[in-house]
Amino acid sequence: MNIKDIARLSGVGIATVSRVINNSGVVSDATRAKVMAVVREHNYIPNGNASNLKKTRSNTIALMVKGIANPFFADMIKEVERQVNLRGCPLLIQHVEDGVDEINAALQLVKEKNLYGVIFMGGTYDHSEEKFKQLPIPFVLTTITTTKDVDPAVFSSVIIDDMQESYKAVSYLISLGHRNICFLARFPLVQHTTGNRRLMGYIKALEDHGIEYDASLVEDCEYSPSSGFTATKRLLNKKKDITAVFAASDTIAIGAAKALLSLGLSIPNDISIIGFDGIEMAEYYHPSLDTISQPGVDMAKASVEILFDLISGQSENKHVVFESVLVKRGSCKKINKQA
Amino acid sequence: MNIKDIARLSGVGIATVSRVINNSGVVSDATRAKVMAVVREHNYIPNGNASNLKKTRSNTIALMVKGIANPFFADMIKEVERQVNLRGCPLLIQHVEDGVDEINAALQLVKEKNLYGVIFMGGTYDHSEEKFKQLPIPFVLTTITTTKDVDPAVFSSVIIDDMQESYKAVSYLISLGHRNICFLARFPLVQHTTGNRRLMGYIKALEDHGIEYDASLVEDCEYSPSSGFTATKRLLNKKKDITAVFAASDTIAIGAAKALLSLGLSIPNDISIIGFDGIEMAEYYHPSLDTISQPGVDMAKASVEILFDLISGQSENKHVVFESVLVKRGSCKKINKQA
DNA sequence: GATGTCATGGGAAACGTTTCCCATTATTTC
DNA sequence: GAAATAATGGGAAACGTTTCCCATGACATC
Repeated sequence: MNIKDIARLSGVGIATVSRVINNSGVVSDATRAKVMAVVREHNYIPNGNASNLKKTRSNTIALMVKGIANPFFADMIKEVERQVNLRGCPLLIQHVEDGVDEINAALQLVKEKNLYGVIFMGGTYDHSEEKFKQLPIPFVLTTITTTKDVDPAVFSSVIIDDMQESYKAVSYLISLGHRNICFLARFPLVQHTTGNRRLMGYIKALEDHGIEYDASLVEDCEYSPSSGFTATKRLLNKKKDITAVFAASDTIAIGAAKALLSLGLSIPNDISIIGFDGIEMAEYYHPSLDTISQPGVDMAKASVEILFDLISGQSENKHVVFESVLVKRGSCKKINKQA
Repeated sequence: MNIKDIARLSGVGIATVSRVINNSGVVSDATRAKVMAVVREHNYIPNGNASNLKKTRSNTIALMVKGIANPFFADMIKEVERQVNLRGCPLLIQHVEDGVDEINAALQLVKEKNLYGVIFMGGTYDHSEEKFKQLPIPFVLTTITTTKDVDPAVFSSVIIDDMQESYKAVSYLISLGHRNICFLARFPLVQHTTGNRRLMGYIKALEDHGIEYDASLVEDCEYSPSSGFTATKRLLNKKKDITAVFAASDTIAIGAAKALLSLGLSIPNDISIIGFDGIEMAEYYHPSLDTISQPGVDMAKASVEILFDLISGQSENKHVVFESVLVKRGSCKKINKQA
């Protein structure tokens, strides 16, 4: 059952069927109804490969995710898919392994599938401006930090202000009287990572409150509970007087909390802890963990909106910064003076 | 840059280039090398749409996931993608909303994209045998329970024995002296769901140990912490003498544990709890939660293997049952006699 | 009534592959 | 050395769309 059959059965030309299906060109209501009836009767679905071959652009949107295992991304992915499907396009979700060049991977897909647009999610990109310019189709970077010296006109992004949100978390801890605050995040060898930006916020908050920055309070750590756990253990071995932990993700915070609790420490009485992201698990941890909660679903939605605006040529590259919320659930407490 | 250009540049015919790229037909080593050199030099990537149009079958594999938010699936999805890519095929991940008919969705994709094969993951399928037979391409059901009266020759599956694993968990609790064991799972209105099978194992374990089944100890519950939390609250309101909780997923267990802990109960001193799946979070919960751990990654791998065997026609439909492991981390304890 | 305009619909050429079938050349066999 | 066979490579017809361009006919205008 192909477009030719439909044309024959509805007594019109092939071109007309195509126009009806794609809502393009002018077709009289009568003809449209006639064709649609046949289409529905035979449950006709156009062959996407043929269609995408002819059109120089397919309607497929690709989502390149780094760190798909982080539950924070799960809801975002769902929302991206929902929004993309809402616009009648299929979503190709591609998981990007650590160390894989995501732009090359996307370029491959572009040539192979004639992608319509790409959303990049998660990770840190230190690609050059030239590299970004190689991508011949619209794309949006979501929750991704980029090297500073890329011209903002070259890409779109949906992010939070990592430095400021981190500053917010650390300031909160300081306001509770903490001064020995450790920081757990991932620091790859490239510049301008999420981790680095949050570190900058951490340092700035300390400085603004007259606390000297102590590099030994900062520990490198993957965004997972197990990594948070071992990093915290390492930290506790070298520093004894920590009173608060700031983790760059809730997954890290959960691992860190486990390390503290299993040593018999009490949260928040002996030590305060705050995470980042706002995943459900953090709330249901015991104790519930404070966090900097990112509006992931809104960010996902905004990303798709920006992408389709770019595709339709309705707008230039855009950069949207979302605000996160400091959620207090009681895992942080005013410091115990006599401690 | 298309196949015609490559042919011209390498001084061979179009057909030869195609043969080289697809390793089909006979091409002399010299010709192959000549063509490959040009391909690499110009970084030529064949147009997938054209290729898939001509071949009646594309090389795309689709993964239809229900419940993508459950962290248990995250690693499985990653593994499926890895395995599929390893075989040179792209994976189209499609999230299936609750209430959507996944077979229809897959059928749509099959017509639209000429899929090569489909893997279904998660959820409960009560489709008729006829419905399954509509799918004209190989497919595998992973971690999915199906209605009993579908001929096993019609589909392939990779599962665990839900009833037996559930039996294992409940027997363990009984062996610790528990008799008032509640059970939290999702019970949709269809038969033969994962929840129902685990319920059967629960009931059987009770019966085999001379404990009467009490329906009021069973609570309906989504596979999420929040749902586990509220279900547990409901349960505690109507039953006061519960000594153990068996949750049909770790996400539920985490929510249940939170409910218990926030009431001031101690795990495992006052009440024991065991989950299902084996997600990382369960280990890093405090206390670490016992669970029936499924070999998710192995199951994902097996699913892809079976699918490609089916595609290559090397084998008939197959059903593989994996064994889960009872992981004891201390959230279950011998019952306190004087309690 | 002739001409012009507009709305509508059809024919046919692409899009970039794969693959069938045949032509050419090299190799073997008698 | 001729004929048969095998190895290799090329031409061209599909695959199912989209879209350009043109044909047709209805209607309005003068």
